[in-house]
Parts: sequence; C-alpha cells; structure tokens
Amino acid sequence: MDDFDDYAKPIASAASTLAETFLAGLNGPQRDAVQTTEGPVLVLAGAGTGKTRALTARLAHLLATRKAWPSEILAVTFTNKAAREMQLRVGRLIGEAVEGMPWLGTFHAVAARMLRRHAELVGLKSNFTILDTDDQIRLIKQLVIADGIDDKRWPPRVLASHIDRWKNRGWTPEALPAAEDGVFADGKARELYMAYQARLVTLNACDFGDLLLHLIVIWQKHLDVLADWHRRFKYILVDEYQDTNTAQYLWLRLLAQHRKNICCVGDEDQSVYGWRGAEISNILGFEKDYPGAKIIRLEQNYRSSGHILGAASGLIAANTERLGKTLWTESDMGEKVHVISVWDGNEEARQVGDRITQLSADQNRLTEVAVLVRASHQTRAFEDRFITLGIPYRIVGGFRFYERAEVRDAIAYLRIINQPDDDLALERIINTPKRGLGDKSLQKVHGLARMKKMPLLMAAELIASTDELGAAARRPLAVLIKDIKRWRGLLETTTHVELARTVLDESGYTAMLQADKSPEAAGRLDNLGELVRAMDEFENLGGFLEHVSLVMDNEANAQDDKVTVMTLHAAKGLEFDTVFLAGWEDGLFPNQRSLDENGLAALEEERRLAYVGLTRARHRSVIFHAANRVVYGQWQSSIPSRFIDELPPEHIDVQSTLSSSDRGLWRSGMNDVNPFGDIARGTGRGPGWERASQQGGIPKTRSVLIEGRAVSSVVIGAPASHFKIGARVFHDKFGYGVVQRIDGNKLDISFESAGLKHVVDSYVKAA
DNA sequence: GTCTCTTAGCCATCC
DNA sequence: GCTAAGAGAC
Repeated sequence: MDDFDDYAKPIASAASTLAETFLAGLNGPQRDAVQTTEGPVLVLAGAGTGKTRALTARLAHLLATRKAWPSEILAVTFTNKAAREMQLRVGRLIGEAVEGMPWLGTFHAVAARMLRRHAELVGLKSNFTILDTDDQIRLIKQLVIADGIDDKRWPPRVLASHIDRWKNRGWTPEALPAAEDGVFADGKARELYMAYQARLVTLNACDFGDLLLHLIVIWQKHLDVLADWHRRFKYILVDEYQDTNTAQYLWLRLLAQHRKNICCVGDEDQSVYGWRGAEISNILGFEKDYPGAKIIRLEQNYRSSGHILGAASGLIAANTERLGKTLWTESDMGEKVHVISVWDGNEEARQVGDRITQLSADQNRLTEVAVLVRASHQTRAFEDRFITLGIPYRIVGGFRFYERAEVRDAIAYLRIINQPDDDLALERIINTPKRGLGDKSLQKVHGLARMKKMPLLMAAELIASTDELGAAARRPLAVLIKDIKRWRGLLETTTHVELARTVLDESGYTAMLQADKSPEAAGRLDNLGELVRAMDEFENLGGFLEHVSLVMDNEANAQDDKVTVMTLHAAKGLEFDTVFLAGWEDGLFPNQRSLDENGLAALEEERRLAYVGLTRARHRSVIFHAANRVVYGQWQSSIPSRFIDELPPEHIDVQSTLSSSDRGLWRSGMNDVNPFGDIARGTGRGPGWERASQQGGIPKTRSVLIEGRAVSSVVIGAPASHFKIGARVFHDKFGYGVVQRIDGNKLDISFESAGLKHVVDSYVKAA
C-alpha cells in the first residue's frame, strides 16, 4: 500500500471558515446530511431533492474541516457517470488544488483497485484480466461442452446468469445452498461453478462478480488485511443505496464495521434494479443493520412543477415496500401531466416527432427533451421518425463502443500482449483476420494446453515447433506467436498507443477492413482510430485495459443539441424540461414478462420505474399509450397501462388523437401499409380503447393531420442541400447510397443495403 | 476452411 | 420481423 500517502496532500484552499460556504443555499435536512459526519447515516433523498448537491457538499465539508484527507474517504457509486459527476463537483467546491479522490468510483472500479493489491490471496496475479459477460459465456460454454452436457438443452448463458446471481448474493461455490445444485444440467450446477472458478484462476482472470466476492472472502479470512482498510478509511459514502445487492451490502458492512462512519444515500422509490440482484431490503433495513443510525429525509423537490410531482407522488403511493417520504415543492402547479391516446406505435412516434418540432420552433433546446421507453427496441420507431423529420437525436445505451466486434478484436490483441495467460483473448484473434487456422487446428492446440496444463499461447508455441499441424496452419501460427512476442517486447521501447497502431497494421487487421467493401467497414476503421485515440489518455496498457473493462461507455458529443432517446432505466438520475413517456400499455409497461417472473414485487418495481420516468421532467411530462402495436412482427391490441389509472385525476389531462372520422382519413392517407389490418376491421378499436373510453370519458379532441404535416415539415432554417442527384453518399445508419431526389435539405437516397430512404442531408456525408 | 442458408429467441443493464 | 449463431454445402 505504498502509494497511499501520495494522495494525502494538504488542501491549499482549505480553511475552517470555508466549511461554512458549503452549507450556503442548503435547506435544513440537506445541512443535516452534510454535518452529521459521525456514525451511520441514511439519507432518504426523494427525486429532485438536491441529493447530489448535499452529497458533494458533505464530501467537501469532510475535506475542508480536515476530518479526512481525500485518500481517507471511500465513496462508491453505481455508474461511472455518477462517479465522474461527483469527482467534478467536489473538485469545483474545494478548488483546483485538490487532487482527485483516489477511492471515489464505482463499486467495481474501487474493488478492482483493492483486489489488485491482494490478488495473490485468491490465487491471482495483480495484472489479472477482468472478463466481460461475453467472455464469461464463451468460457462457460467450453466447460459445459467439456462436461459432455448438451449446450442446446442447457444454454451456457443460463448458467452464466445463475453464477452472476450467486455472486450477487455473496455465494462462493462452497457456500452455494444445496437447493441451487439442481438449477442447471441435472444437479451439476455446483460442480460447474467450481470448474468455472478454477478456470478463471488459471486464466489469471476474474469476472465482475468476483471483484467484490474475492474481497469479501479475503476480508473474512485475513483480518489483518481488513484491518488495514479499516485504518485507511475514516468515512464511507454510498450513493444509490437502494440498488445495492447482497454482495455489495456485505462488502460495505465489512468495511464499515470498525468506525461505522457510513453514510448511505438512496431512495427506495427509485429502486429499479431488482432483476440484477438489488435488494430493496438493504435500504429498508438500514436501521436494523446499523443500530443508532440517523435517518435524514430530503423531501423538498426543486425539480418538477406541482402537477408532475402530484401525479408521481399519487402513483408511488400505491406501493407497499416504502419507508415513506412526502415530497413537496414551492414551485407552481405548472402543466398537468398529459396522457395521450394514440392508435398505434407509428402514430406515437409521429406525435412525439411533431411535438418536438414544435418545441424546437418555440426556441426550446433539444438537450432539454427526452423520450423515455420501457424496452430498448422501442427506440427504433423514434429513431426512424426523427431521421425523417430531421430532428437531431442521441440514443443512449444500445450498442456500446467497447462492445463492437472490431473494438473487441483490437482489445483482444492488446490483452494477449498484456497478459499471456488470457486464453479467451487469444482464441478471439487467433484466426482474425483469417490465417487459415480453423476449428481443427484450434482443437489440437486446446488439447495440448489441457494435457500439459499450460496457457493456450504456450501450447500454441509448442505445437508450432512440431509437425502436429499441417504446414498450412503451422506457418501462420508460428508467425502470430512470434508477432505477439515481438509486440510485447515493443512495450519496453514504444508507447502503448504506438503499439496499438503497430499491432493493428502488422496483424493485418487494418488491411482486412480496408479490403472489406461492405458499408460498415469504413465505420469500423473509424472506430479503431477512435480506440487508438482514446488510449492516449492512459498512462500504460494496463490502465487502459482496466478502463475498458470497467468503463464501458463513451461520452461522445454529449453537448450537441440533440433529443435524448433512452430507456427508463438509463434515465435515472437525469432531468429534462420535457419528457415523453412512450408505450404505457399493460404488457409492455408494466412489462408482462417481469410480472410473470416476480409477481407483486415486480409490479412495484415497474411502478417505481414509472415514478422515475415521471419525475425526470421539470415542466412537461407527456405519457402516450397506443391501442395497437407490433410485437415480434405481429399486430396486437393493448389496453392502457394500469399506472395511468393510478395517476390522480386532478393532475392529469387526458387527450385522444383518434376519432372515428380520423380513422377514415388515416386509412386513405396511408398508401403503402395498412398497419391496422384485421384488428381494425374486427372491433373497430382494440379492447384497450374501450377500457380507456369507459373510464371517465376521454375527451375526443380532433387529431392533427399528421401525414400531411410531417412530409412538408421543414427543419428550422434548413438551407437547400449541397448534394447533387446521383452523388454517392455515406450515412451512419444506412451505409452507402446514391441521391435520387432532392427536396430542400431532404434527400431521397437509394442505399446499397437499406433500400430507398428519405433522409435529411445533414445525416449524410459525401462518400 | 469458408460461405450461405436455416432457425431460435427476442426485457431492463450496470460494472 | 429481425438478428445472430449453428448446420450443411461447397
């Protein structure tokens, strides 16, 4: 633990009077949250009650009053975004002189850092690799097949999720309850779990769950190690405590048991991660776990106007698993929450698009607008619509940069250079680009590795020196091994950035993409360039690889003026002026599958998700529900979400865009498809429609003639296109195409793979 | 060893 | 209705 003291530098601007400044502008309970530094504290912070503000003030206060050095505070969050935000804000409060807090980070990042110091206690080396879900499943698949188990009947991903669940609960293979034995492959669950853990050790690797679980095991066994950490941390701060799982709970309890200066912040009404092991009981039972704990409630909401807060509070009141808070606000009632009934998913997208166009015309910034959906596939309809309308948008989530195949390939090369025991990385790239090393050759290498109990790379080297393989396979394998060794040698003389460039070139990976004529190839090359650029921010290869495994997001173009489209889960912690909440229909939201699996608890979680969605809005919340929707390619009619019924009537304003005459208009207006099909002809309206109509007589306002408007709607101030008919262009989503027709800044483009599309010219560039 | 066609499964998602 | 993985064809 040699580098600890580097962080304990004096804070230049700190003075005791400074402590006062952190309290300025805080309300009573927020001040309590800042000043109650000793002993266990639970801060129940309702949505929009200034939680982050109080939290950062608390940290600043601890530092300014010299109660602790930055290195003596452990502060854990769930997301990198939250960690970054806090780091930034504390820095701003305390002043330039403060070095970053070394132990402020996500649970996993902090745990990884700790574990690297004690890796040998669980049989790892300190440069262990952190495997992601994909690697995990590939590894499990090998084990399942090696055991002669039919991987069709027992899919590896199922075992992976069991193992994940076990680790979330703090169960090592030895501690696995007997009842779990039967969950996979007729009683082989424990055996496979053990084999998996053993394999991880030989690969010098661990998965996300291990980062926490290994430490729990170490601390329980080696009290001296735990005592060192006890001495180190004077204060512990936990954000989003309602989302902690059992392993995180145990981990925290071990660390906090000495000084008990633990401050947990959370909101049981925003616990929406039960499906990934979060235990709401952790926050509900805090007082029991930490006797004498002080409970502080932040209840004044600074974010939303009255009707939005009223609607959200009314909704969440239906939940039973609560500690209870009464949010209030000084701001005026504002707009009621709009509830809009539409015919189908297409119209929902049209409506949202038109309203956003209007907001934009009224000088609203698009960064202040969000479309929130329950399931990620719902984003597509909006994406398509926004492209047509020329509304700039950003999809949060979805494909992540580091999950792209080409990026993962490049990283696999770096991994095997960094850590020669990383068999999974070698497997990934051994025949990419194609070297004529197929399954058969790989099997032989694997066989030898298993027999000699050695890493794959070593076995490959051995086999390449024999005539076990044909010359067609042996030569390229020998070249690859020699290359890997040479590249590893380069680490001594060149930077890791330079190394990455060399590797991509010399491995033939770049050449492979350059030779690829498919529309995606250019983007892939760009991504690799981006990857190499991103490496520059890190000191060395190891640091970069750690970042890649723990920080799977990329923060590109966050400041552009764009509408954000994302899932409700991704929206937690964010706020916008206007929020469109799409797809509030029973089955979709609350999600039927979720209800089937977890019953009432799931319903409450879904309701919390609805609460999270509503409370994201400052001024305007617009809920949509469609009477019909395509589900897995089939039209289904649906009823409005039960959550709509639960909204207090005095806070909502219900509208329908559908009337009988409009149905006729639409049919004639839509020339290419008739999405209503038999459903429309059968009952005229879906059953949900009838329920919606019965309940309190929805006023049938006249609908806007959407088709007519959408086509002619023009982006504000759009100049004529500089493209010419026949020009070859590239589009991020559709690939290469040729311009067919020009209408202002809108182009009809015939894409090579996506067909004819109507897009705005700012989305394409000359190819 | 590589290419192409068929087929299963499809939620939310953090690290 | 779409995608990605696996089986069979070349």
